[in-house]
Amino acid sequence: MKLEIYNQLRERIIYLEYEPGTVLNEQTLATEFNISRTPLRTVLFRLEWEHLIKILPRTGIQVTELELNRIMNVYQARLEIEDAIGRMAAKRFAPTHFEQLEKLLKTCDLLLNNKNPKALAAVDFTIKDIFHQAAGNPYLKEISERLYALTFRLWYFNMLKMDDDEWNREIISVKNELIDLSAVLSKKQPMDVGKTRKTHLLKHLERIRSTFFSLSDSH
Amino acid sequence: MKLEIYNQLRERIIYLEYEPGTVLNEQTLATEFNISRTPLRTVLFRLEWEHLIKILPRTGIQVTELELNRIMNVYQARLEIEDAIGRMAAKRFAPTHFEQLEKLLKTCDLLLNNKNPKALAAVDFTIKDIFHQAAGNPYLKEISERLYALTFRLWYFNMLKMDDDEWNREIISVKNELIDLSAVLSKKQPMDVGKTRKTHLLKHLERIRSTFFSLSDSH
DNA sequence: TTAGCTATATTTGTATACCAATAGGAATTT
DNA sequence: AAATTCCTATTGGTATACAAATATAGCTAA
Repeated sequence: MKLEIYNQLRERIIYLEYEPGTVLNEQTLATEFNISRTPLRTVLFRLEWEHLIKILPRTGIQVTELELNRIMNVYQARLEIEDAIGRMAAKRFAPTHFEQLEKLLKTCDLLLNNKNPKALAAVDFTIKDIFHQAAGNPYLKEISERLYALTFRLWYFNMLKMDDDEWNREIISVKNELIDLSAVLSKKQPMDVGKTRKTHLLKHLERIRSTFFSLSDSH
Repeated sequence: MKLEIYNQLRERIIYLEYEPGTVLNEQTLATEFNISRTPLRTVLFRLEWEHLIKILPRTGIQVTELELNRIMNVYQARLEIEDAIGRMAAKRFAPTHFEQLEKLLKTCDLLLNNKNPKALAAVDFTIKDIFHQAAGNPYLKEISERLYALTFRLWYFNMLKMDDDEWNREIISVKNELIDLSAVLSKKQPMDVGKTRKTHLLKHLERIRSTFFSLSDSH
């Protein structure tokens, strides 16, 4: 039950249902979820520990702002970790994993000309899950998921703003990632798999960063 | 204040003052620290998230066991992360950092024939801190510190058991690490720095693993 | 009008009392 | 003696009441 509330709050934050910087109130949240403040607070502490919120004494619960500097640091960390996971996953990649990647390609096709950010996010989650499972290290998995949540909001924000052309290009870049990964995985060259993941993450980052700056300029 | 209690409990765990597997009691701890169970529990939850304890409903607070499988996974993750931090630190390594490494070498010399596990641990902490500071990424630092705590206990356990010869060999291996790192850092080859850290961590791991097995055999 | 101060209302932080669940032991039966 | 069942003591989980601190708004005075 407490996990349920944690997941709900986490989703609201990463899907921008709470705008970054928003200040929430403990009692209000507790009332909404029909629990008392005590168990709610343990959930809040965990979210704070994961850098998704900040508990401001005698002020409220602030949803972490989207600060580019911080997010760049997170990306830098992610580049290393996704690289490592890629290399480890390569050594243990099984036929079922390839099948799952194939399915995701088809899902992408369904999303062409059919803007649906949550669905594309789900594809991205699944890619990560496949690699986590193949890599088989629970600690790296945990780290990867935590860092992912911190960069996800910016990508999601980006997707929400995309027009149809940009959306299709985004789909295609995810498809390309899937294709490149499948190709390099079948060659059983762990280093190349890590490199490929890194390269795609960098491209991803570059797309996001450019829109962030064009956004800042318009202010 | 709450942070103080967190640090104390954390230290007791990693310095094996609580034997792995021990079951503690909330109320007892709360009484000892002169606080109520509520703030204590927030501390306990944090320790649980960091995998240092496990809260067993209706049983107690169990200090995490030293399971070799889990620790190997942590080492695997650490190898990647320390490599990355090493590469990043290499690019920003400053003269003050070199000086700090020099000082540590002298500290090591004082520890020869003078067994003091906590002092050697402090040297190791400082090495990590220097690299964290040089690398300049707070997220990787946080991750590195968390993972370190999980492997530290085994090393510390090892040190406690060492005879004088083993102790001196341990000192020398730390000294060698410092020397190798200094040498490779001055050449400004980030990849080599990462590799050196990884190599030394692997040696470290090998020393620990062999004693772990000789320990298991004797049971 | 504005700067500064004060009083109050609001918020998080903590202690306490109560609840629910179950681990473990005692008692009973086979 | 062994197995099973039932009970109780202990534990973590939750709600609530209270405390402390401060943000804020309103008032006062220059």
